[in-house]
Amino acid sequence: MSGRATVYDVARVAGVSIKTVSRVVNGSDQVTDPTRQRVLDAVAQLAYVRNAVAHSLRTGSGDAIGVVVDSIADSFFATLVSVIEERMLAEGISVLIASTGRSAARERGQVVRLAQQHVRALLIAPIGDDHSYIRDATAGVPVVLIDRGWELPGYDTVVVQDRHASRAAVDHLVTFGHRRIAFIGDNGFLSTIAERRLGYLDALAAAGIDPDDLLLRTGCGETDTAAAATMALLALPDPPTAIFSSNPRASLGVVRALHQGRRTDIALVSFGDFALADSLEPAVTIVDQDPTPIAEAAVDRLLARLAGGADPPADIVLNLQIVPRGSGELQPCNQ
Amino acid sequence: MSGRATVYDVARVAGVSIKTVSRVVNGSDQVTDPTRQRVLDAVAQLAYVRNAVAHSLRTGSGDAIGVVVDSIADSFFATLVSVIEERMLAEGISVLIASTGRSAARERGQVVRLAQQHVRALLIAPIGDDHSYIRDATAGVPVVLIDRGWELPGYDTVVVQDRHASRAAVDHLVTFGHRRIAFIGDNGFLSTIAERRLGYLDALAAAGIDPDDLLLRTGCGETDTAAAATMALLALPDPPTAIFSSNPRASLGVVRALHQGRRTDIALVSFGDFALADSLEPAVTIVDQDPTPIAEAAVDRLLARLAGGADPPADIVLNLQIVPRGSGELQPCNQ
DNA sequence: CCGGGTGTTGACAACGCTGTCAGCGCCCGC
DNA sequence: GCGGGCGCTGACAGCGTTGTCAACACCCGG
Repeated sequence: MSGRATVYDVARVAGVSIKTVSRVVNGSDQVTDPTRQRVLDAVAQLAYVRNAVAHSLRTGSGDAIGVVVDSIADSFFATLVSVIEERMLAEGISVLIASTGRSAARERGQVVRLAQQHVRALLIAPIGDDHSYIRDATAGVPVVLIDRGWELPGYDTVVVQDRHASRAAVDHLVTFGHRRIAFIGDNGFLSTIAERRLGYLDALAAAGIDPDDLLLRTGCGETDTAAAATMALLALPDPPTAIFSSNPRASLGVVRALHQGRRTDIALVSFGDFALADSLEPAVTIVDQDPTPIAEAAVDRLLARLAGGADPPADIVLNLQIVPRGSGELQPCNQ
Repeated sequence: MSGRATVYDVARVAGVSIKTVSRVVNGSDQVTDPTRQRVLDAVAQLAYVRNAVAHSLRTGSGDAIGVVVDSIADSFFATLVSVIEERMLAEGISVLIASTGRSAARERGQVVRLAQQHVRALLIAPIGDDHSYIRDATAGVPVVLIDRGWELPGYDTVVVQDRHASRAAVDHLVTFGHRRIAFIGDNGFLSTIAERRLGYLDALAAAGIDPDDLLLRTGCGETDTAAAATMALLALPDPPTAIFSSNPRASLGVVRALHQGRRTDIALVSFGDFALADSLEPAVTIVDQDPTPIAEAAVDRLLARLAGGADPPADIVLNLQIVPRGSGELQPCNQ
């Protein structure tokens, strides 16, 4: 029985017009109590629920927002989406998810698709370096950019201090006496990672350390590639005494390699927390890129926009703290 | 300028009727090439995209499915949703997510909400023990139940062998000489966990071991509570030599407690894999409840239903394998 | 007793799209 | 030359909802 009851059915049963039904279900007070009761009885009897599609068409605004992220399987984005969903539920708004798989082309397709669905708003963690298409595709739908894409003017953004926090992380390692510090991360395709690499280089420069290309491993942002890169680092004639891993997925690989190679004497700071980071021996020192405040800030902006706020777009920059747990406070090991 | 171009705009620019625009946009071959080209030019010029809401209203079928899970932040469900989203993208169908927070009441609200949105289908990992409301709420929308809810007749379900695999896991520990084996998990509210506890008891009975209530810890399905329960177990006068943890979130807590208490001599088998489980020392033996095949099977059923398949509902039961990695193969420690 | 205000209700159109069906021109065969 | 058929196109209705506006009953004061 996919034939759901409509306002017409309810109106017929209640002996009123469809408009009165509409008024009752929308809580208008322009209805007398007896009439209202008759309608409510009919609604209950027919198990009427409003057709959200027709509602959207008529009112012009959907009841869902779209969230575009790299991958929902990534625990950072999973938590991000979870917080967003939780907040939107309180507003009665649904969440459509769309993953980019870190492909700029796919991201674009997803944004266009979501725009077609008439989402009320979009939260996008963009990929690549050209997000100008967003303007055309979204045509007036509020958009909040997360984590990246701050170069696109006119949109609210929520970002973290990638460069600054990375520099602090590497400074931290320098403080404990390290001078051969490796960088592990993706290639510069993602602006966040590029920023983190700059922060790494900033810290080296400030400490008077010449960057060593052998210690700068790019193209290894995933667990497996990061593990391989770590093993390659350990096999160097002059291996690093510390590693700065620029994202948590990579850190999982670094940890795996260090533990399997029994080289937990090597210092490690991870940009971003991960499960069990605090249970390992030694526990892993992190730059705490907590997705929750990022999501909260993004939702705050979004709700303000949905409420019609016309204040100029804001670039929200969140501070990140280093959480010392042990692995980042190891002294350089004897070699 | 939230005013998107409509078929009327395109028709006016192209000098044709709206119906012809519709035909071109929908790839009908009932249009001559010159006409089609004029329309396509107009489409490009106006950046026309079809209004999916109006399309849904007219055709009666939405272009999204709903997925209802405990929490998207849970990595099991995150991966599940990720696989589903990936598969649905290929079909051009969007995914609406809704979390239950393990509340039966909230689950119900979410299902009703999604039904209102006219989703094409629903994938639900249900909570609690009464899912009969689903029948009324969904009114003919195809539903596939994941992981739980197999007691509800008339729906496709995808479940794993909770009881059987749990028994095998505990058998595994028995094989290595353990007789004091603890169970850690939620209370019996979730049927999956209840099944796993039964499997645990099955194995004990088969080995002629009297269950010890002190070793059966329920109400500790989350990381923190599981860690506390583990510490309590370790403090017993006659502590267990092995632990069977009935879900991966709990396992994270068990691992944390064992590592922080330096009691990694205690054997452990986890129902469900988790990040770094294979990198710990010792690596954690698991019952491999991989979300990917579960999601694949569920999507297969769903697509079959969407394609109109009217075959009777199927209960798909997936086999689970034990993956020995070390922690489950430890011998009982001397105490 | 009547005019106007108030409060409740209903008829109708429109949101943007597609299905139905009719119209129109053209070609072909008789 | 003409009727029938075919191929292309367009007018119109309707999906289920809500906004607009009009209608109607009722009450009150003059």
